[in-house]
Amino acid sequence: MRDLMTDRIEQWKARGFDPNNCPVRMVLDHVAAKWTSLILLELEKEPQRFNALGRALPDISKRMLTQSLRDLERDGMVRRKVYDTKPPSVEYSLTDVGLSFMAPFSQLLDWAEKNQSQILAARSGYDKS
Amino acid sequence: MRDLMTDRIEQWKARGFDPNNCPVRMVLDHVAAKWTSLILLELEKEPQRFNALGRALPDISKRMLTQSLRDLERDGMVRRKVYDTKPPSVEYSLTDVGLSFMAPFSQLLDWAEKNQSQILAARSGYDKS
DNA sequence: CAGGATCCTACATGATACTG
DNA sequence: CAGTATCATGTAGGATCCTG
Repeated sequence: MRDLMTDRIEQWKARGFDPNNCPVRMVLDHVAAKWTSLILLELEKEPQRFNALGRALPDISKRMLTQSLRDLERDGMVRRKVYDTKPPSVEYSLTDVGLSFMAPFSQLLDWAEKNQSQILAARSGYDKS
Repeated sequence: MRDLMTDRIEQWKARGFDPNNCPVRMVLDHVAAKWTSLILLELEKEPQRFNALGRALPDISKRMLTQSLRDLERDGMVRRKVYDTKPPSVEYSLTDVGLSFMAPFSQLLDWAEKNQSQILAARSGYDKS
């Protein structure tokens, strides 16, 4: 793996790597953002409507829910379907791309859960000294 | 996988899930931060000294390089070794935890590279309408 | 060489109020 | 119900200068 990763970096640099305009970061930004990955997790359970999502993520504001959903929709990871009823109802669901993201993402979550105690230990050790 | 992920969320919520104090986010923050994951990638190639890292990541400021390295050291992902020479020399390397992180992380990078063209296409389609 | 200390700004997010 | 609009703020990150 070492060599593969090394090659990867060399390739990026060869193409004129710019961390502010990086195709990988454009993906990582979803992981980074405060709510997007949680929204994806919720939508993986089942397609849900706007306010249902809001209730599932109790601390999110409508503002951030809207914005996060727009970001995900823009990148083709979430599909927005409007039913022309009254009052309107809007259902959000994962696209195939969004669903395929869950595989590597859940690997990362696994790693996080497995290593969190060690990390917390290292952290408090560091903070004491 | 669906059920596993669903269970995971339910467990988090049962424990009183708080996105501002989330053990998983504490890990994701490294992915999120602008430089930490790039630093890990560089250190995976080989242990390196402070200024060597700075040259490998041309756009990083000394301030952020220092801070990112401290964060990673604090979490036990990077080891800092000071050689008492004159002028001083400091070598940074991955710990076992840091190295083990590269496996799930590189899966995420794979996904990002495989899907970036689709995502960019979705994005420009969205922006046009 | 490997940083520490300061100052500053931009942007991500939150709070609140309003609407078709 | 599903948003939009506006204002407020905390903080990540950059720029610059200094030091053992």
